[in-house]
Amino acid sequence: MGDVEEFVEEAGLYFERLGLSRTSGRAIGWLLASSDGTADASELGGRLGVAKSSMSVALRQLEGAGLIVRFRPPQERRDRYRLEEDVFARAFRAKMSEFDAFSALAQRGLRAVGDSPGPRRRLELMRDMYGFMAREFPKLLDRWDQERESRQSP
Amino acid sequence: MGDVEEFVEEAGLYFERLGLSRTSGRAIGWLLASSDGTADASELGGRLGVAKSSMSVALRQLEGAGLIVRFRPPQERRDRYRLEEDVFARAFRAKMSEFDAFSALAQRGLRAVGDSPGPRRRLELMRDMYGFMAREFPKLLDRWDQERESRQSP
DNA sequence: CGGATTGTTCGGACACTACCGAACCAACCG
DNA sequence: CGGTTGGTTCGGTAGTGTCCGAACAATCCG
Repeated sequence: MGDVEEFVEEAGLYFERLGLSRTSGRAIGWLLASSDGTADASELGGRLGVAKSSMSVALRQLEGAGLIVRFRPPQERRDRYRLEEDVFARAFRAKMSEFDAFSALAQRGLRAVGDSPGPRRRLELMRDMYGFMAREFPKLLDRWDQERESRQSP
Repeated sequence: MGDVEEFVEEAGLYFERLGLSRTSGRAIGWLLASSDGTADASELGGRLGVAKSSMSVALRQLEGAGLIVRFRPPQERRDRYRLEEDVFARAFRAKMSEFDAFSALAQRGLRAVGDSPGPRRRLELMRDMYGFMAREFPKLLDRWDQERESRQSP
């Protein structure tokens, strides 16, 4: 197994841990390492050794998650796929909705527990922690965007 | 179903999405909402309606993840469990190791792809993005710690 | 010592998900 | 048109993880 294949397999494992399917993860890995950053379904299926039905669902999953974009070059008959620009920052932004959700959960918890002080203290801490993150994390991503752009243009 | 029970169930769903088991998530929810923030296994098992064997593994899982601590009051015969201080920040810190792992994965990818410029650009971006996060996210958590402490002692 | 209580471990049942191959649509082309 | 190609959908299957009840080990108590 060549070095690139090894990287693809490992990327599959990593992304699987993030909630994607193994196949989706390997597809991302392959796109990352491919020379022009694009591929079509049969190409990917062949390289990764998965059925075309599986590729179909995996790619649609990735498209739905906003990690790849599907496009069709003029005159071509098959779709091609390429990674979204700065996929990873994008994945982070998606995960951020989680912060708000947790904060809201804590808020509902607060309504549920009435006014016993212990639970209130814990749930308020939870709510504020996730509120803090929901507020501050986007700023961090913005700073990364700046750093990225400033490096691309000099 | 009372409001608290509803909160517990919902918390179970949330934490399950983070990779914990459903039962573990519900246990956390129950501890969050409980009046003194502690419980023993049979208490939890009774409330949540799960077998004591399941409680045993769930609690050990949580203990291993550093989210709860097990202790035994003097003269008592059964263990009790309480949430770790600021569980959520703790969970975040644990997740941060992920950043380094991804950065390292990208680095290995770079070694694999040789010197074709396209893949190199993508993988360098990935490496640097996670590197940036691994560097900056701890600072964010530190700022949260400060904010938390400054509010506890005014 | 027994007997009882607490916690862990084990085997089996169950649900869930990813995957495959086959069947199925839709678009294009000779 | 009929045939070919690209893509989706569907039924069945294998693998994984969670849970339960039962058996087990360890500790305490009368």
